[in-house]
Amino acid sequence: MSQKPSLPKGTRDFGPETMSKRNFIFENIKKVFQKFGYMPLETPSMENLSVLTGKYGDEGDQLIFKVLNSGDYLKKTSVEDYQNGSKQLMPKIAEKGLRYDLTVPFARYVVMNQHNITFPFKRYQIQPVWRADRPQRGRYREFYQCDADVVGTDSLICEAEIVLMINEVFELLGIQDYSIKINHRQILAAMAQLAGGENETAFYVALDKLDKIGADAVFEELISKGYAASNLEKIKPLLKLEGSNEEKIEFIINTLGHLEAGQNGSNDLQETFKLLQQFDSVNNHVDLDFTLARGLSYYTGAIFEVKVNHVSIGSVSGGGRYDNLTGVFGLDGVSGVGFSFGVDRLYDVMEELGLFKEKAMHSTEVLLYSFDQESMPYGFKVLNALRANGIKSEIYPTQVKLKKALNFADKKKIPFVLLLGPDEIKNNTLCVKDMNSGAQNNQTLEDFLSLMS
RNA sequence: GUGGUUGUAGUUCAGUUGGUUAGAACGCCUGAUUGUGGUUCAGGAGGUCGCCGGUUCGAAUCCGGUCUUCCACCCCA
Repeated sequence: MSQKPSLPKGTRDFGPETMSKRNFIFENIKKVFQKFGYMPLETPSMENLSVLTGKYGDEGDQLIFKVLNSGDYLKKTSVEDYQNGSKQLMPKIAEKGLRYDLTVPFARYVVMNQHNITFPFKRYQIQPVWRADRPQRGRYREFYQCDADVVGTDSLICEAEIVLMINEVFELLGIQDYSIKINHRQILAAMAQLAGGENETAFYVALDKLDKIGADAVFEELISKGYAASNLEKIKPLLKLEGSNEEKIEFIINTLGHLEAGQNGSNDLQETFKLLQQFDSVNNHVDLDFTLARGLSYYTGAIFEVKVNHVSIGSVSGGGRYDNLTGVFGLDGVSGVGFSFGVDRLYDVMEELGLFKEKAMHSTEVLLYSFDQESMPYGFKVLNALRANGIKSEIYPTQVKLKKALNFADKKKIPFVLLLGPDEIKNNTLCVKDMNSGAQNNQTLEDFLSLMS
């Protein structure tokens, strides 16, 4: 009985070609994280649901993949539980879930290891996360996040360094046209205050849609959430702000400076810009955007989002400062700031822009072919020598027609094929075929090694 | 979670108001005098038409369900 195999919705295989491109992205991100003093961390795929739930809001909780208890998972349930619906039944049949992001597991780790950690603690983490979302282009149910966070300091140097890291990663990946949108939660809070509404979250959510649905629709939504039209007029000029980052900050100070939150927010941003200047970072793609809100409710300070211009993909990176992430796990007063790259989206962006170079492929450089079984040992000797010199090489393992081996090399884009037979053994040479030009000649192993180096 | 959309050979797609044996291109395999790939030529293999059920003398085609794909909303990387 055979059946057609299939993949769960929203998951993907990554073939060799895709993987070498993905690894190119991973390696460069890792390189930059390490250069800035971040240390690697990995946490389990599964966390206890008590750790995960309540951290992402109601919507988020629903998107957590629950793991059914092992064994007889109905043992702890009763008929009443079943009749009361899934919400009541769920905690009795599942106590673990797949991780939804890397930040909450990190917070959990910090709390559990608080006595062994020296602060400020910088870690990076590159692992898959899972969301039971409905998949779309650039949205999957299993995807990787590349997080870097530093906790235990409120220094704005961290914010400035995040900008520097993003710049460096994008430089390495060859992405040139992008902008790092930056805003501050306190500025948003001051704006909400000025607009005079009760529901701050509704304010952020509506504001975040500005570039998508326009100012009028945003105001409409806010009015329906209980904001007074007359008050909204006061924040109108803030949404249409043009000019340099310095000019925008000036404007904020003038309009929101009388509010404590506005004061705090603009001070932070001003200080961050000053630091960037002191780092000699001038052309850093930073763009103040007071409409940037970001969904995650735990951000309290600066927030970032990176958008690559002129591509159809959403944001490829984002992050921000949170004052009390570990508070829910009983450790107060640990301020942190972090950000994350979305590899899957970066991949799509680079593919769309054609930024992957042939060089990124890690394929075989030399294929050895022997004309008969007796020539094989000679091939092994050559193979050893090539590998000892760090050249990626392989020998065609079975006795086939030359045609087939050349075809194989062609498909795998292997640039050189060594043809080995009685003649070559007798003269102690290699018949080297250049697959690009088709030319071939006889040379010694030493000559070939120096050609390849 | 709400609304819509898609599914036919390895891949991209045709397939008439329901009617015999479901097609094409590309790819794949074999061969064109035995140590020479990409081009050409000749031949060949490959499909329970996503899955389950219903209507019908008869279903790739119509209907229902289910899974999958993509899109919008919600939210998000």
